[in-house]
Amino acid sequence: MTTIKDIAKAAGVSVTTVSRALNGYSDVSEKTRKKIMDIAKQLNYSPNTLARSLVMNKSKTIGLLVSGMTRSAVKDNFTFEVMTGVNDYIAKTDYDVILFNTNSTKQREKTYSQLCRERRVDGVILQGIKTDDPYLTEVVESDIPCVLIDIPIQSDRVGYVTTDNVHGAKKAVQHLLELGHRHIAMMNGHDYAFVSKQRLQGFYEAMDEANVPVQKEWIVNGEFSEEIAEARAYELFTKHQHITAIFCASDLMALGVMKALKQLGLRVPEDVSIVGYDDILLASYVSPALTTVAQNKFQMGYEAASMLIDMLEGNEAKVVTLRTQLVVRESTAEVKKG
Amino acid sequence: MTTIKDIAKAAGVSVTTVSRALNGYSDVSEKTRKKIMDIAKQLNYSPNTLARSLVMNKSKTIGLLVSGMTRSAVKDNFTFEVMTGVNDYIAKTDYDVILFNTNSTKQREKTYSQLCRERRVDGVILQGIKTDDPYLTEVVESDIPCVLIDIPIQSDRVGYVTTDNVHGAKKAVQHLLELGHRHIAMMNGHDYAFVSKQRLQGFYEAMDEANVPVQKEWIVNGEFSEEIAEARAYELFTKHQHITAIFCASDLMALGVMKALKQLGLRVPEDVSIVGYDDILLASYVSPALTTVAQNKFQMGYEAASMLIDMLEGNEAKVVTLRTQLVVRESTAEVKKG
DNA sequence: CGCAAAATCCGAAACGTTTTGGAAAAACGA
DNA sequence: TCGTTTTTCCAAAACGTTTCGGATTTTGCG
Repeated sequence: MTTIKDIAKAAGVSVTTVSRALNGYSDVSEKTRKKIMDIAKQLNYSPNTLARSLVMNKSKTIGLLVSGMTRSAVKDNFTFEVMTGVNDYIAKTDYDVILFNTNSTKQREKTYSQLCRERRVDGVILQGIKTDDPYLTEVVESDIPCVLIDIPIQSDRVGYVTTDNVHGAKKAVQHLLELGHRHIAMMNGHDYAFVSKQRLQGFYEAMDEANVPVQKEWIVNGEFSEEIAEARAYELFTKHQHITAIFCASDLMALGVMKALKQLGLRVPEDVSIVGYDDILLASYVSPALTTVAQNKFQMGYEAASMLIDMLEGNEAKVVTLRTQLVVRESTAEVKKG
Repeated sequence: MTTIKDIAKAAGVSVTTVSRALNGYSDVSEKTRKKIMDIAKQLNYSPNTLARSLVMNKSKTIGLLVSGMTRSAVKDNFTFEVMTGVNDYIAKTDYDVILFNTNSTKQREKTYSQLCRERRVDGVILQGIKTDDPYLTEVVESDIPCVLIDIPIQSDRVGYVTTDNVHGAKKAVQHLLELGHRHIAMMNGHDYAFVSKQRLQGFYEAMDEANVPVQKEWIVNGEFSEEIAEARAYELFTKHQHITAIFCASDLMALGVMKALKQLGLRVPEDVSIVGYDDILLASYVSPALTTVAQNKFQMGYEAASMLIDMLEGNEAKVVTLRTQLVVRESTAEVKKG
């Protein structure tokens, strides 16, 4: 592997000059620059980023810390879409991304910030970790610039991008209310997700504004899991037969709920209306197609990457909130009279 | 950021001793080792992998070069699944993965092997690049250990993992033949994919063994794209009304074909049977559910990572071929009499 | 031509590790 | 006690860059 020294030797100049020539500094004559360039090309030279990073004290890599890269998560390719967004932005810069996954054996031994510090990443994007994750605070409190996805923590070194969850949820519930539903349940995620709290709040706001009382026992947690949501829904709908509609905090859980309803012999949307959240790919393919609140996952990743790079260039940490959109499909209908 | 020197100073020993203590060498007394460990913990020390990599001449990172991380590829999360497999295996090792994506602006300027050499990755996994990609040969001819996915090139430094494409395709077509179909078309990918050639061969083998003549004009290329496949299928089925079944080299193209058929007023499977390839998530959710040849994408990634790490430990490059499985759903039926 | 200014170049230190070859200290056996 | 072995430690070089401060050469101008 050819180094800067080899080039220097071949060109009859010092390594300093080679370095400065290759990096486009002004104090090297056009003639020697050309000679150095030619030799570099001829010797098939590639700079050693490790050495460069070591002395420059910046690695030009960002860490991408995701939790959703599991075998079971292919249905809910939320993670993949934000990764694509991140990747898309980063591809336009001179950074590269290094992938860390939580829920690995490695992560049991090393904390997130250890991983980041060891690899000397310049910044990190966090997605999909719970708000009660002990390691979350650690990385946030470290001096590594980071941007969080769907976790509202901010300082001069940490920003976040999220969507207008309360408004999104509100729109979903208002849609149900407009269809005449008054007995509305909610399948929420879990208490350790910011978005769950927000969506719950949206639920309440919509109900309150419509003067419809909220039945607390109709609000259950599905842990963002299709299976758990199915089980919880099964209990819920056997116990409370008045429910005519349910708002789910994720499409995946909505799918679980649909399965439960089918088992119970209840039809969607004739007997009960369902609206989900996320607009995952499957939402438009299941039957009946799922009415849901769409959020642009790709853009979330893209914005996160953009913000992080901005921060690395010296700009301030921000918070960006993306709009959501209610997309009405076939899983919601007017409430039956009676 | 605390370094090994800081620890040495604090412990009153040399950096050599600190290094050896931290790395578990035998020639340091238990007493000083303990002292060093304690100080390291107390100072919140993280080793600088960059410096280590530089001197050790290995970075403990592998490059993951994928092409399918595009916004439009969410439907066909092939890429994501193999990434998950790769990640799953790597998580158990002390390697990390750095993500390169082709079809970026960066890649226009730098070749794959340049990217790899600059970052000093120890090995690389390639997925989704075409066989005529000029950069493919470059990385294969470089001395970087690599494993290819679905590209049959082998040397002492490069292995690959693939599936039994000809057998898989054969099973698919035999399934159609057993249902009585004799007028079978094929929607292939493109000429620059190894799998296309293999699946075409499987198609021929099945037809030949059944003594059913192959109509060459019934074999068209859909470029692995849903839209293009739809257009090609539209032409095909308007021109040749005898066709009663079609084998598609990917599920995504099968979806396109289904759309074309719907436009033409042809029912699946009553009028024409379809079998796809891949078993993407959507396959079981579309209506009618798609009969297809399933390949374990997760395992492909897992095996690729496993092989690469093996190679980095000194073992030989291999080739592993995974089994496929025909999963019969609703899109195939017995041919109509008449 | 001579001198100041501008343009080019270079030596050496630094980044944080690992490793080699050997030195010092401790333990041991007689 | 002394010599020998074993244990424990260390100084220095090396990895491939960048950069500081200064040295050398060229150019410009009167």
